[in-house]
Amino acid sequence: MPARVTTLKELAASLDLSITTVSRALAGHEQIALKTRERVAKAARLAGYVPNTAARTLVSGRSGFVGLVLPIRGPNLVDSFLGEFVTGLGEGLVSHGADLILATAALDQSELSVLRHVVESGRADGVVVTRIAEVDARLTYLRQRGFPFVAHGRLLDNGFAYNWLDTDGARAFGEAFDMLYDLGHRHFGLVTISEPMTFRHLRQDGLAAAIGRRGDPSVRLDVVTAPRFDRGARIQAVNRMLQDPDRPTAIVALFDELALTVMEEAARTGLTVPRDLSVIGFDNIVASAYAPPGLTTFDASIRQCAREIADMLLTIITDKPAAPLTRVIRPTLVPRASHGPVPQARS
Amino acid sequence: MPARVTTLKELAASLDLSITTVSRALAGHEQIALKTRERVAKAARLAGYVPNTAARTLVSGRSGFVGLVLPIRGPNLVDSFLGEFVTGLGEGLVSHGADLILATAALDQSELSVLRHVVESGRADGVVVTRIAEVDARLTYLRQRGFPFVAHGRLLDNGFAYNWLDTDGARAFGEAFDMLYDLGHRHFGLVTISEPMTFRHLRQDGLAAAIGRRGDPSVRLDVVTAPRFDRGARIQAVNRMLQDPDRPTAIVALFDELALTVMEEAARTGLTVPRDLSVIGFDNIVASAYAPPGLTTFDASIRQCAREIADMLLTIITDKPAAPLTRVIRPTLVPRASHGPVPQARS
DNA sequence: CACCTGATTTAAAACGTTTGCATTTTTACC
DNA sequence: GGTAAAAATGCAAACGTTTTAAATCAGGTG
Repeated sequence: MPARVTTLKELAASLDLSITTVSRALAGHEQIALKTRERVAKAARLAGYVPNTAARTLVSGRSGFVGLVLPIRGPNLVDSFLGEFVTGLGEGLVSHGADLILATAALDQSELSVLRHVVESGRADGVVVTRIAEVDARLTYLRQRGFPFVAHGRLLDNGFAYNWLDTDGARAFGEAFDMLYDLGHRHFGLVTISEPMTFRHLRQDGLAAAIGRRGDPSVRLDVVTAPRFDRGARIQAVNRMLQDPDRPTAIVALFDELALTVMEEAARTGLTVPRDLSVIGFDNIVASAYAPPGLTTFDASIRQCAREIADMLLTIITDKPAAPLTRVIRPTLVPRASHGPVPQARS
Repeated sequence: MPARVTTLKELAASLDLSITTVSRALAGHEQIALKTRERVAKAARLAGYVPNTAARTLVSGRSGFVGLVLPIRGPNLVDSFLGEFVTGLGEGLVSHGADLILATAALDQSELSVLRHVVESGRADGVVVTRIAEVDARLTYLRQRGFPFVAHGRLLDNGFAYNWLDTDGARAFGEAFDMLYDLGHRHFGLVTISEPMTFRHLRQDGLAAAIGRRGDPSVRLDVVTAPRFDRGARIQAVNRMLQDPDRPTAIVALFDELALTVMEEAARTGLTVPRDLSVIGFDNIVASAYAPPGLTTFDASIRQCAREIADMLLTIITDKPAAPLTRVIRPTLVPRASHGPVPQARS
């Protein structure tokens, strides 16, 4: 077992062929005699030859890597989708022989600066950008740079053409409303966030559109807002809604973490879900299955999204399609036990 | 804004200096005049110069990457620690200016073959290997290859010197026993797995050692085993233990997933935790906080472990210490509501 | 037997850095 | 003003590939 890495030069020498021929033989070029190709392939296998990535990248301009920037948000805050997302990306990439680079943005670094570094150092052939904000400097940079990328999520500005994949939150929230309406609910609550993320609009608009479609003037919607990562403020906001004597009978939360807070606070203040209150979330995080009585939610299929994003990105890198690629994933309802018929009139 | 990447040659030309000087100036060599260094630094900043990774790697032999192999285990199975682990690694690496490469092993690929590819293509300066089995071909390969690595977990064979970091499962299981013993429990159950992972021995041995230390012959321990990823078999094994009329009053599970199954099955069969049965897990996965009544467990501090692993690995890469680095992390008890005093004699 | 054609193979340049060694420039001293 | 030493800069090779353009070879033809 050689402790050294076999190089093309050594392999060529051992075969009494030129580097050129060996390189071409391994690449499977037709112009190299078939028996030479076979001879080279066998020798390469025996020697355990693996081409040097740096050298290959340098000359070909292709690294075979796709980049993802991982922001560190705080000492105890881990992106709850990261595992699934990364797994999906890996899955999508491996079938094309590509690998993932995870570049970390420390607390004091902007995600954009790390992204620039990844792009400009030539480490990656394309990048994936997640959690798109309403206006997002990363996309502006990538587009003007002409660098291949796929966004997971959308901008607010539709005039800006780019490649994206997104879950159809609008549709899901519409479905949630319809389901709850059919269960007799008329007074709805929406718990949302204050950060300028596009998905909050899409989902809220989806809810509003569904309400509009019913044309029932008795339907009411209360909205309460909290900062995304501030647990204290979130609890406070939720309680503002729950403590109201005229509180909604059904609460839709922008995503599961918020819905779980609603359920916890409801339990803490003596409300029984779903008897007194229906709650619906979005994302289907693992905890949602365990939190009593089991949160009804929509599965965002993060892993599948990531897999498709990887496919899209590799298509963009190799085929350079003229028109941007876009794709909408339909979330599926995961009915559990946190929703039910509207409670009868309260005393 | 240039769509092209600035190269050292261009930068040198614009400064009317040689490539050599510019390279050295940016590297901060003392031999370059201070004012030249400053002039170059400024121009580089202005031009947005970022050195090409491939070229640098090729000549220096250092890629600035650390590798991790991500195995795809199944369409719906995601490594529950992946997010935390990767975040910790990123955190540890970023402070040294290194980045992470995630190489995916498809279902039909061995993790070892992917690992070899990463190592031999020169993509990484070192690798992290997780979930060490009792006997692990990956470590054998890496050692004979002389490639820098840190293992998260241990081998059964202690004669084999290598760099590792592990959580002190033995200690935690000892603590769990002591706590339960002091609550009056004398009949214990251990739910463990059949896969040849070293940690199952360490934890079980820790439990046995604590039992031995008490020297109380009335203490009994039942052990039940299930395959790790087979949910059906797991449920069956747990029920074998729970249905026994002479069942344990306290069950310790090798890790949280198993403990959650115990709690679910207990609830399903009419047992109330912790009144009728105490349950303790290990890992502190997110769901453990939500699963009623709240699982008492040990926090394995995956993120912190990963951060330290990154530090260890970078130390190994740069300093090449003669003796292997090893580190034991002490897990901390997370007391929740799934443990309590031994139930009074049953009818 | 010289020549042409098509099939194989090869030499050499290029990718963008780092670095050993040589060269040029500056400084200090007489 | 000349010289030696010190300081600063530059030349060129090297890293391991891919690729362009050219060279060689074998086989058939006239």
